[in-house]
Amino acid sequence: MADTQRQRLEAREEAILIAATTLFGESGVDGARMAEIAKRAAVAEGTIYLYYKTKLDLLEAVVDRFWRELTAGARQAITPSETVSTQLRELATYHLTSLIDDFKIVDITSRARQWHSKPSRELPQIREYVRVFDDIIQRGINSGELEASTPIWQIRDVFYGTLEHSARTLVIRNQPIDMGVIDNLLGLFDQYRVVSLNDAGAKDSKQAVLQALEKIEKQVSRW
Amino acid sequence: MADTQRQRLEAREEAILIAATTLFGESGVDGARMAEIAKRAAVAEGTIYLYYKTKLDLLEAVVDRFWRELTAGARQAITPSETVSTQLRELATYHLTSLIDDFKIVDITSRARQWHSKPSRELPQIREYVRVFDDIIQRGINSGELEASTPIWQIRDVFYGTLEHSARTLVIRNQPIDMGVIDNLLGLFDQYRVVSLNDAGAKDSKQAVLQALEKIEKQVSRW
DNA sequence: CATAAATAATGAGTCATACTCAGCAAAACT
DNA sequence: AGTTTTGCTGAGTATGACTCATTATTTATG
Repeated sequence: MADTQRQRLEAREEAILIAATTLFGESGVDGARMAEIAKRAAVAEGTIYLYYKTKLDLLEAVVDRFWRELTAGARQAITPSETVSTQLRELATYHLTSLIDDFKIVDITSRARQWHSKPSRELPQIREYVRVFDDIIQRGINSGELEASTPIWQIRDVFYGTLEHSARTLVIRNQPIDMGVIDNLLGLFDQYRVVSLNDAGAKDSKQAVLQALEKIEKQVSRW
Repeated sequence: MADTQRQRLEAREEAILIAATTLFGESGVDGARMAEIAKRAAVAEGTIYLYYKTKLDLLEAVVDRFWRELTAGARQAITPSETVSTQLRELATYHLTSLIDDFKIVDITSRARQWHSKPSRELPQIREYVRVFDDIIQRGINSGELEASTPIWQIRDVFYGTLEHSARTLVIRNQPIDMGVIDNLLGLFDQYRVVSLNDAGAKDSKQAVLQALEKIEKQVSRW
């Protein structure tokens, strides 16, 4: 049966990928021996090379898979009906948690970028992942919730850059996820928000003050 | 003369380091051959190993040197008499420019972190570099210019994380330094500023009240 | 200043390991 | 059943980091 055969091939490829992922995580890229990966995947060493041209190719596949799964997870972590602000919080929480959990793989990602002696390209799957963020922001801009004056890529670099650095800090200190990081980051993002205080009620300051106070009161009463 | 001999040794060590830096930059860590480094430093291959135990050791020295020089440059780029805000801008500009110029070495830094199979430690020189930022922020807090409620390390991760990601984006796109990145980042940092009703610009006290309320609201909604 | 001792440099050789390929096994056709 | 096509194997090769016996240079000593 052609189907069974194909499945067997895919299962083998998958086994190699999983073995590689584990071992790269355990021993690092340099520490991981191809022979050991083969052993764990229950194939001969030469077989790996039928599926992946080089060790770096294998690494790239591992990294690619990781980010693909992360993308799927991120999309799932977001509640479609929620506000832009909440969605951002969901994404940030998911992202930071994932980075901390799988920091080894994240760290190894940079390695896959350095193909040959090229300066540095972005991996296709990472570009895909980043789109999750872009979509939320775009929705915010379209709905008038967010201002559009700052280029999206700059906002995105703040978002992912901060979370990545924070994850490293937390991992190094052996600390668990810290929601303060996310609160702080989203607090900064308020700057991108179109605030009703400044436009709609700008003519009537008293009204604006009252609205602001009401908002505060609501927030406080929740706690 | 003992002095001359010592200088000769140091010159040799320096030559090796420079050759390694260049070649790592050109060909990447894996692409760089120890034999080639030796040739460029005009020493025998074995000589390198008298100064550096392994290739990774050499890499670490290269990275260390890079960040040490960056630290010196950063300290020089900052005008002591300037305001906190201006100093931050100076540092951000210097940092972003340097990252773009020497992106190869920056990228390679992650490699030096992965010693053995340890999760990830921070290199001593990077910790030193980061202090430049911390000092500015601390000064701001002490003088009452900045609020002290957010942990410094979180602010720091926003700063360096954003700049690093932005640098990568710019390098990938082959674009020169973009001041918009810095304007945007520093704009966000306004959030950490203590806004006083007694400020000089408080001609319009209503506006000041609104700003204060807005700030309170943000703080509250954050926690 | 000659000579011994100590220190530094060399590069041919060793060894680990990513990768190859000739031969074998299994599956798919006829 | 035989033939072709496709997939797998692991001993063998090539490469490049690292070693170490030998040689060169510097320093110490009478």
